[in-house]
Amino acid sequence: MRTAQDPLSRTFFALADPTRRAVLTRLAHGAATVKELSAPFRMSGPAVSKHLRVLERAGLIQRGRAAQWRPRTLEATPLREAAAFADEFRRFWEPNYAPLDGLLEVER
Amino acid sequence: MRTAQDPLSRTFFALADPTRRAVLTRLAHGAATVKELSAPFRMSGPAVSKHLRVLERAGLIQRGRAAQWRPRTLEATPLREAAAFADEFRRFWEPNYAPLDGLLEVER
DNA sequence: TTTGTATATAACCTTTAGGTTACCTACAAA
DNA sequence: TTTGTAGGTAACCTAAAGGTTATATACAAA
Repeated sequence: MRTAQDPLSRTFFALADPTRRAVLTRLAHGAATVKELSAPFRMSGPAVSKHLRVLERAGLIQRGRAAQWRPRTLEATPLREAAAFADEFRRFWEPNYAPLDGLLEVER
Repeated sequence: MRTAQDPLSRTFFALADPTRRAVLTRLAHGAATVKELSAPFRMSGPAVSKHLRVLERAGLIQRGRAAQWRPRTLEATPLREAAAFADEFRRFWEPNYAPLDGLLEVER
């Protein structure tokens, strides 16, 4: 992975790891400290820290601060473009899918 | 990227490169030979070949054969899970979005 | 003011990504 | 049956991913 990729590549790259996806899913339920985010995993603290940095570079999380804690929060907007890309292919896996304008044409 | 990841990670990893995304977009318009797929890029043949292998490992393309050509076709089904994952976060980037059951509750 | 806890950084290691050039194979056409 | 074209494979390189342990920093509490 040559770094300094375009934003969409960074987003998909960040999603290409189960640990990082689990972190995002956890954060969907609310902010969490690094300790809390690390809890489900067997890896060291620094390893989790690196995963968080990848998510941060992709703009998928933000870092807060409260005393000695640095709670992370979800920042989901980059996922919009990711979802949009995948959605372009929806008709291939969903045979009965018709894009919006086609649908309107039928219903009017 | 430790290889032999779960399918969803392989899918997202395959998407984490603009060349590979462009190949998928091209294939959405129909099958294409390796030569045709390579045309838009400045990189060598083997480099494109490796990208195709990544897409193949993710199950996103299939390899056909006709004389000396090995036309690739799109296989979009892995994108369904990718889209589903991103969609779980839709409410965060789309404030007025309500998941289906909530919507039904309002309309009935 | 020491001690414990939360987190980040540094230095290191192994494996892989992603590119290159050189070479090999399969097939079609002349 | 040589020659050209499509494509794959091998060997190589550099940079980065993703992990480790050790160390540093920041803050709270005793």
